[in-house]
Amino acid sequence: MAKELDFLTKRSEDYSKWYNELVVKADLAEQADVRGCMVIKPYGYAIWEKMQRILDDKFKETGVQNAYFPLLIPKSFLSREAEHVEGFAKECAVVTHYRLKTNETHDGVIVDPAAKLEEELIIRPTSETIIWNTFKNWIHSYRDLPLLVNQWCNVMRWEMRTRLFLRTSEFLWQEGHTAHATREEAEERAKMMLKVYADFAENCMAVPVVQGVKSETERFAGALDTYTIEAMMQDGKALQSGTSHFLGQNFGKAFEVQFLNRDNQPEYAWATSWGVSTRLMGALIMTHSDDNGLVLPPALAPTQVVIIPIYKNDEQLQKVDEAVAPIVAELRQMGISVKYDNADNKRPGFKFADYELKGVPVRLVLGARDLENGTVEVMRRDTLEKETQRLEGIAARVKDLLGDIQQNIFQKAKTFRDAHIYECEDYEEFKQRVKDGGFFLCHWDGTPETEARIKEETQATIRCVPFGVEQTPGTDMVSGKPAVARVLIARSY
RNA sequence: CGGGGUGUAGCGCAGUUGGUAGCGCACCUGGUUUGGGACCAGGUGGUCGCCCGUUCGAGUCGGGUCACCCCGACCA
Repeated sequence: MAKELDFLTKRSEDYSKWYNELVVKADLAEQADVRGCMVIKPYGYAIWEKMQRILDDKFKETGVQNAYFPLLIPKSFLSREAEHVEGFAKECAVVTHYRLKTNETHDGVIVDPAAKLEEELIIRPTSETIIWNTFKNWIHSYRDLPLLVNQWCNVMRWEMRTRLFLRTSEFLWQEGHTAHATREEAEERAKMMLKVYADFAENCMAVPVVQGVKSETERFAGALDTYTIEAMMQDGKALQSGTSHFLGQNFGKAFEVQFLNRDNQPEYAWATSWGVSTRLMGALIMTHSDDNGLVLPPALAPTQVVIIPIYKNDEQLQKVDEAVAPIVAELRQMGISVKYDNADNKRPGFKFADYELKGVPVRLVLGARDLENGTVEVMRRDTLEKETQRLEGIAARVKDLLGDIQQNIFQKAKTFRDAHIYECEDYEEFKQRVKDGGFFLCHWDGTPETEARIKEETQATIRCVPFGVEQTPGTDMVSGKPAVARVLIARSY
């Protein structure tokens, strides 16, 4: 008889607690013994690797190449662009010395005061400065443009409060940096990369996103425009899942990146930068998972199908092994990742629960009963539905089922999100309802004052001016002034 | 940096008026089990965050200190 055990806090009881427990128990990551830092465990990293591979291919299709730049940035670089330094100054880790020595009692080490750096080095919070300092040497002519580079790396931002995947002091990401000869081309690139992100979020992660442009106050430090994809989590809060910035000539001017155009005239290069981080893992988890654990889209699941044998003795196991082998081979041939878990140290019930916790999309169960009847039990993780099917032709049906699941979880997330997007004209009503989460489409007069007031009174922020929303003029619900467009307002992570 | 809280086994916790530390899970060994998180028996594992003090004696009382967590301000 199974004991009453709480493996996971109920999602509805305490969303934050549920999320944290899920990340740890599904074996994705854990808090490191270093302030605000995270250890990504093999299972979590396998998902991240899959994301990386898919994204990287998409970048390359648009002509981007990978490169790598230093972790340490001289302090002077960071201060070259005024807004940029202001935006990041409060959260920079600084390297001041380059040597340790044993202390006087010889039972520890201290920083050697003699090894103080003349100029401090900043651990990159983002790499615009060091990359544009390099671009200066690479760009001389319009023939050198566009320059399209990306780097996969870690960055560090000394955040006050951290949460696994959503906000950690150190995080893994990809940052693309491009230089262009014209404003139009740079703007087009920034929008193009946002589309790449949106496509990835919706078609691979099955996470529906709202695309849009940030308000002035929410812009990236040093950008002229910041484009964003915003996803809705199951508690109704928004998660900024990826951003693409049009940086104008700010960095070109700050780092004196000039090129000679066709008319032999010097011009400053136009810039973009764009990035997504391990925060995407948080979006993935918080969009699909349920009280039984993770739900992974087949496109990103490290194991897409798990097969579990039921047996009473070695003889029975051997028969199941024989029946399973051709199925595994066939599925692999179809490019489907399969795990046959015939380990004898865990009982079937444990395996069922464990693979559900880890979000494996499809489970096949085969026992003596099935061998007699030529059947197999198929369970899909998204709906938890079980069905006994004929063993014959099972591989093809599993492949279809994986496609179904990918579609279904996207639709489910989209239906949920769309049901929680509201148009709102009344500020008092807004104040009441925004507490319960959801996205609010409201007219905004475009002033930072109104924006600040909403934030102060409701903790909600303008997520973006959404694209693809039919815009009609109206009245700002806060100030009563005329407004040209509706903006997306929500509480966010 | 403001407000609140917690530090006892790998994790979650209990520990009474001060008397020399315990429970559940996990782990190890053996056996029985195996179609939804098995059971029985035995076992390993602790400078009670750290320092100072009170005391014959401190996980427990007092002072200090450090760390972490939650709520704000900041953020991908």
